[in-house]
Formats: sequence, C-alpha cells, structure tokens
Amino acid sequence: MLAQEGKPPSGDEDRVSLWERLDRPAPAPRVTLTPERIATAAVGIADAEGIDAVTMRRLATELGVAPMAAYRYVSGKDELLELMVDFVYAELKLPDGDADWREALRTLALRIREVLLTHPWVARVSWGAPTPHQLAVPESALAALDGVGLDADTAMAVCTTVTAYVHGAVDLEIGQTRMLRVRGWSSREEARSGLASQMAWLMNTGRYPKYNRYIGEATRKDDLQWQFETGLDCVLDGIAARLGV
Amino acid sequence: MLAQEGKPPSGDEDRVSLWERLDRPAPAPRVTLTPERIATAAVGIADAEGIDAVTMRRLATELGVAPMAAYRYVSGKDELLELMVDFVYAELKLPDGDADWREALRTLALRIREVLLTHPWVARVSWGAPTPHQLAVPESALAALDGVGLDADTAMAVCTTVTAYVHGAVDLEIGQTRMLRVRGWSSREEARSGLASQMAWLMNTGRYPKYNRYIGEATRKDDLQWQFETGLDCVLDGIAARLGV
DNA sequence: TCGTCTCTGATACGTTGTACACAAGGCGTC
DNA sequence: GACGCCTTGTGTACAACGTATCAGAGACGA
Repeated sequence: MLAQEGKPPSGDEDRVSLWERLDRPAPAPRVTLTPERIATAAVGIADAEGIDAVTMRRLATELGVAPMAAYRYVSGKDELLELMVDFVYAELKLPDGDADWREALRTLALRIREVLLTHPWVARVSWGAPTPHQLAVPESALAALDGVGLDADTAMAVCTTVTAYVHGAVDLEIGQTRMLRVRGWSSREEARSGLASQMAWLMNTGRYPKYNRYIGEATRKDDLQWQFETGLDCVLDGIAARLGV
Repeated sequence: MLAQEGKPPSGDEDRVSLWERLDRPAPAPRVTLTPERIATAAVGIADAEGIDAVTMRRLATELGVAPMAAYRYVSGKDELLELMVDFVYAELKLPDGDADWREALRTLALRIREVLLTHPWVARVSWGAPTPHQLAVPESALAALDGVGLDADTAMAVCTTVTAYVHGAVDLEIGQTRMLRVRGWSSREEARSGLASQMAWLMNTGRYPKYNRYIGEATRKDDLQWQFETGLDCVLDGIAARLGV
C-alpha cells in the first residue's frame, strides 16, 4: 500500500529526486536493469492484468531478477508508480503550437482521455507532485492560452479546470467500464440486464424517480465519446465566454 | 488490496446486494455490531489517519471485537469501503427544490466539495456502482434540470459533466494539499520553499518556460476556493449556453 | 430444557512491501 | 597483472495484511 497521510518527514529532506537521478547521464557498468526496462515491464503488467497485479515480486519475475533488485532504481513502490505514470504520459502527443487556443485545448483533452483509457490504472494512481511528462501538459496548455489576454491566475485556473474535467470524466468512465468487465459481461447490453438486477432493488425503492425516468428515456447511454465531448464543449464554451468571445 | 480487473464472475450472481441487506428491518438478536457502528468507526479511522490506516484488524480493535467479526456484515474490504463512502455521502445536504437550476447545481457542487475535503480519502475510493446516497446526487441534479427543456441525453450529460468537474477538481486539490502535509510542512509558504527545492531542478531544465512564468506571476495560487468556483462557473456558463440562455 | 440459529472468537495460511547483509563483476591505480 | 573499491544484483527474513475455516457462545421458539 502507498505510504501517505501519516508518514513522517523522512529525515533526509534533500535526497535527490527520482527525476534528477534519471537524468544523470551514464547509469553505471554492468547494468541489466534500467529505469526504462522497469517501467516497461511494470506498465505491461498493469495494462494486462490491472494495477493490483503489479507487485515488486511479480515485477522482478517479469524482469528475470531477484525481488529486491528494482529497489536500486526506485526507493519503494510509490516511486515505481510515479515512474509508471511518467512513462505513460511520455506517450502523450501534444498538440502543435499553431492551433488556436480552443482547438489546442480540445485536442489535448481528447488525447489525454485516449491515453488514460489505454492505461486505466493511471487515473487512480496519479497524484501529488507532477512528473516531468505530466508537467508538459500545463506547459502546452499555457502556451496555447498565451497571448489571448488572460491574467496569470485565470489562465492557470482555466488549465486546472480542463484538467479537472478530463480526469474526473475519464475516471467516471473507467469506473463504469470496469464495473461491467469485473462481472464478466462482455457487451453493454448483457451488462445492463445483469446490472439491472442489482440496480432494480434500488430503483424499486422509489427513491430515485427522476433518475429512473431519465435513464429510461436516454438513447445515447452507451456513447461515451459523445458524452465526453459534450461535457468538454460545455467547459470550453464557458472558458470562451470568460475570454469575451 | 481491492479486487478488480482479473476477478472472475463470482458464481453466486444473485447474491443479495449490500444495500438490500442493510434495508432489511430487524438485524437479529444480540447485536453488538451494526453496519452503522462499523461505518462510523472505519470513517473515523480514515479521517484521522488516512485510508491506509483502515485495516480489518485495526477496525476490529477500534470496535473492541475480533478481527473477523465485521465479515458478518460486509463481504470483504471492498464492501467496507462502499459502506464508508455511502456513510459519508449520507451527510451531504442536498439543495432544496425551489432554487433555479443553476443555483441548485452550484450549491450542490460546493457542498460535494466540502464533503470530499472533509473526508479526502473518499475521492480516491469511490468508483463502480453508485451507493444509495451517491445516487441521490444525480437525482437531485436531474430534479433541478427538470423542465428547463433538455432532452434526456443532454440532461444526463450535464449531470455527468458537473460531477466530473467536481471530482476532478477536488482530487487535484487533495493531491496538492496532501503533497504538502506528507512532508510535514504546516504552512503553504513553508511548503512552497520546501517544494521549490524539489521543483527547482525540473524548472531549471528550462523545459517548462510558460509554466514557470505563469507560476511566478500568479497571485491567487493559494486561493483554492476561488480556483474551484472559477472553474465551476465556467462549466455552468457552458451549460447555460447550451440551454439557450 | 433443548435444539437451532445467529453472532463472535481463535487460529492459521498465503501474499505483500521492504530492511539488511552479502556476493559478484568492472574500473582505476599501482 | 594484481589489488581494492564502488556499483549492482541476491538471499533471507519479518511484520502486517486480507480472509478461509471452524469452534464456541448467547438468545429464542418449542
């Protein structure tokens, strides 16, 4: 489990950060392990079998190495997860700089969604200090917003807003999708009927009349892409209004 | 760890759900444990020491009971977490029905944020099928949107959008806040200087010029409430535009 | 009073993250 | 070429976790 809340300040405050270490040129002699190999293996496991399958032992097995070997490169499982997240964000293709702000933010959002859906475990792991490749996202967004006349605070708030929406929306989406997969239902139709029996009792309590009705009337329940884009366009419309367009 | 991805369909599909079980009137004779007592204790631990401190053993100790006792009420740790989340959402005060849609959605969002900030672990735990008290949120939102002339799909998308933004934004906020607390810095000023040494290397790479500049120019970096409301108003503006107002 | 049903206790197993001490191999210096 | 050192990987070990299983204890209908 991840160390968090209660963890005491760890004594050696000025320990060199993961990223600074990685950036140092020559790793060393006789390296069979590298951060890249570790990240690739770990991400592979997570993609194939879920984040819970990523244990230090399993990772070691995959790398053909002793359980403790990876600890030379990451200080613990927390840093391994950071490394994995950064590795995934590295594959994010940033929009080129000559689009207008709205187009840039829009494709950025859509691409982040794609990456997160490809590696669903990332959405539930990334927190705390941003990794280098994560930082490239606000950098790119701010570049797109530069020169449209926003003060620094508003520009940053806009970035945060879009990021927040994307993460929140994809998170909901993933939760929904996984809920279906966990139960071994392949199609959404099969899933709905299976889920129905679980939800049926809740609905029959009569406590959620509107929800029940709207669910019944909705016809694009399965079009997650449309739902995402609709919400995204709402957010962008709101931002545009703030820009006085 | 939570069961997820790989978990096979669990044989007894029609096992009665947690919520249906809880709703059955008389628990039984000689109850020293109740779902309420379990939830209260677990939430107390999580609030005080973080979600990782919530172990079945610790919970049992807190309840003055054997480690396995709670398993009579929840089928495993997953259900315990569901129970905790529902317990927290129960304290959410829903807006009354006579406000206009915008006011209703706005106060709903602000109240969810408050609840999530009070119990930061909830944001990183709630997924999958909604709990009864979670379902009250879309119910309330749809009630507010009822009669303003949205088709069912758009109404649901609007609900999802607001929920996504709130969860995403609070999640970022919590990550930020915790990053500070973990390192034992009390004030944000102290934190920034401490964090600076970590970020300094990244910034000195020169890879994030815009980010670096905007961070320097921003003056409301610490006003998380303003940031949240700014983003929320963007989202609501976008929705209003969609309503043709 | 007794059987039965429900709730709780005790014990135990397999898995996890990781601390610690040690071995093996490449490089600079003589 | 030999030596010592520093980096990298190994082996072993431990505490804590989730939870399966079974035995015991208390209350209730008969």
